[in-house]
Amino acid sequence: MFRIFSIFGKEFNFEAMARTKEFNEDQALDKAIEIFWHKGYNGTSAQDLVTHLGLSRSSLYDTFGDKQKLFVKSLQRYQQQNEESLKLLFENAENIKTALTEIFKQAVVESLQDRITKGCFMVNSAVELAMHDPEIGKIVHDNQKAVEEVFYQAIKKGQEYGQISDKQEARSLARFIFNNYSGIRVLARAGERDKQVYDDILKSIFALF
Amino acid sequence: MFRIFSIFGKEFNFEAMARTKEFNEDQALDKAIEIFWHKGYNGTSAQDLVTHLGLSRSSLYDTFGDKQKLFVKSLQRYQQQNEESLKLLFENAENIKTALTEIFKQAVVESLQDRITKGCFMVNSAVELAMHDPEIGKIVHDNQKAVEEVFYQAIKKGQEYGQISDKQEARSLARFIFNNYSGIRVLARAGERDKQVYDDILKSIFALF
DNA sequence: ATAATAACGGAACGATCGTTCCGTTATTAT
DNA sequence: ATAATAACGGAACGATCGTTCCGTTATTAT
Repeated sequence: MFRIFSIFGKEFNFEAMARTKEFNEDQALDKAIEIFWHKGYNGTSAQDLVTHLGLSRSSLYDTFGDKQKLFVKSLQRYQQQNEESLKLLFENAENIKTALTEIFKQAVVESLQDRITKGCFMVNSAVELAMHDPEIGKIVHDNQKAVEEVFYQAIKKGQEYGQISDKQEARSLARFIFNNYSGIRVLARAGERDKQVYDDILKSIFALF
Repeated sequence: MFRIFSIFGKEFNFEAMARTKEFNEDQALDKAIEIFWHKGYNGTSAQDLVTHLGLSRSSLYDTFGDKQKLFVKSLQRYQQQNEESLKLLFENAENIKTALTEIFKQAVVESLQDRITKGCFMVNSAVELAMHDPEIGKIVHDNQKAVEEVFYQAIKKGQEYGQISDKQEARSLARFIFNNYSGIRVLARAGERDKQVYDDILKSIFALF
């Protein structure tokens, strides 16, 4: 980007500008999330990425390094977006128990309407890659801890406000909620389209609160 | 296999035998289950199969057709074995609630001791392939219904015997149990090794019974 | 011993994989 | 207008993929 010429003791700070990128990196990442989410890491080819992101192979590799690095960036972006929206949801909620049920109802709606059932990108990646790629394993594990913590703080607050029964420990409930959320995403990914199945699960979960 | 010669009106029924297989087909399938379970479908190469099953490429293709057919056979075998052992467990159980907790405790033990965390072959396949391969999608869905039914019958029996609270519908509880079982298998696949996490989940689940 | 043939070992196939390379294009400070 | 250079398009790379092919081997009824 910069070149410094030193001639006769005088320095010339010369900067040359080059062609600008014709695409937005974050938009490209969002498209990468879409296709990795749908097809998985091993199921997505370099050609799939070129076609779906709409950039050339060279631009793709110049910008993101390689397929694995692009995947990692995509998963990290997905993680941040999800954690953020989860936090926001609880922050703006008047009633924690209602907020919790809303999260699950929303997951059910998504599971039923998804034409191409994608489930959850994080769950899919955990199953496919967590144990084979340490870097992704760490993202998955960190996400688990982070989401558990969001649930935990919310539930603890709910118990203090008397919105959630305190017969169960908040930590235990948070982990339980996380577990059922994973389960539902697997069910969706497996193609379950019977609303009654999801509703039955939700009924049992919230009998505990 | 058979050739019938008809010479001068007289029939000769000639049968020739050939070399016998040097491997047991079911044992080969068990090895295929192992490697597909560990690495997934797309993560397992033909070379992996040749190496791990210990047969030549030609024997592999002569016997099982192709990679997809071998995978389907492996998954079906796994399904049958699991459904069978689940049924047996409930049949021999004196107390249904105890049997249910045993199933989960066993899953936790497996999750913690697995050196190479494999999770559940059915859950892994559901996430990786159910929506991309209709044949596998059907196996996954049929398994879900079958296992749910085993849980349902067991829980109903448990409620009749007064071993399980009947505040919750048996159908609802069966689906709930299935969901948590999936969730725990994902957690294991994600590499969770903290026993407390699993125990917290189990504690919440069985607070409902 | 012979004939028939499936099982076997392993080389070879075309297709596709992820990645690199290279000539061209677009951009901007000079 | 020129110089510098990153972005671009797309051909090309070696490696690996799943699968097929073929000559050899082992088996058994005859």
